[in-house]
Amino acid sequence: MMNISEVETRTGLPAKTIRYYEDIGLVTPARRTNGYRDFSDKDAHKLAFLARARALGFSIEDCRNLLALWEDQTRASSDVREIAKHHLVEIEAKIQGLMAMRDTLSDLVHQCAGDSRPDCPILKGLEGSQ
Amino acid sequence: MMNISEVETRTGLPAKTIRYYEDIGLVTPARRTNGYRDFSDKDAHKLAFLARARALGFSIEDCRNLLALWEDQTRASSDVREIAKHHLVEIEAKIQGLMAMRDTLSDLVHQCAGDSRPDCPILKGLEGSQ
DNA sequence: ATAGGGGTTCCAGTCACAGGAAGGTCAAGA
DNA sequence: TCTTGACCTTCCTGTGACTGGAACCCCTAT
Repeated sequence: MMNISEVETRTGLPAKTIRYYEDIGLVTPARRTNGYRDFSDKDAHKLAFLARARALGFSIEDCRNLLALWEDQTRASSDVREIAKHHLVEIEAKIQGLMAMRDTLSDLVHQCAGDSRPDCPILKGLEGSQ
Repeated sequence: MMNISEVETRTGLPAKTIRYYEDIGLVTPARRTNGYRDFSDKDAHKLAFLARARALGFSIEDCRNLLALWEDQTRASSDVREIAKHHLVEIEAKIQGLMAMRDTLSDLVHQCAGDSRPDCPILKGLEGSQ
């Protein structure tokens, strides 16, 4: 049983985030008589799980579902895999979108002299005049 | 001079967004006596510029600055280029982060059988046990 | 007169927290 | 004993860039 700062150092999550996760019902640490939160090893373990899932870009709702599956010993791994695959598709789409932006922008930046003159292909590109 | 729905079709921006852009001072369309907004060609052109800049992922604040440079005939193209280059670096960083996520997640997904059994490498990965 | 398809403002909600104020708690040192 | 400082608590507000919705006004056609 440990207080919030210990969980901070164990999980790398800021105390603010840990309290927020309690707020939205992802963890429910015990309380001491003085009102302080008192985290069990299991709580800390859950939060570490959440930290890793968030680091992989899963939404809070995905995390909630993954956590439930993690705790459900009778889960089917296909349920986990479906969530992960769906997220993977979203990540891939984001990457594609960003790469398209990068390519367009990179072109414009390379076309621009970047000197003291006002003539600027970047602005022209944004203007839509080609 | 046109009303907001015309600008919607010209720029592809939803009316809500156009009103929001007025709220935050990016455009200041005239008003008719009945209170309706009355957009000039220049307003529409500005909004089209904003739509393209936003589509390239520039923040509203970047857009504000780009718009100011666009309107400033005495600008130096280096100022525009600096904003664009900085944004390019951020995009690249995002891409790298997402690709790292994708790689990790893709590994896990491929390791997972995705059947009715509870054993799941994805959950194990999130657990941190390798 | 009414119906519909415009337009307007304003307020709340989104997502996942972060910042900060105001105050209670605890252990150590003077 | 008093104080100091580190820790903890709750609650409220703000973030970015909108989106949804309510309540209401305006204009034209039937």
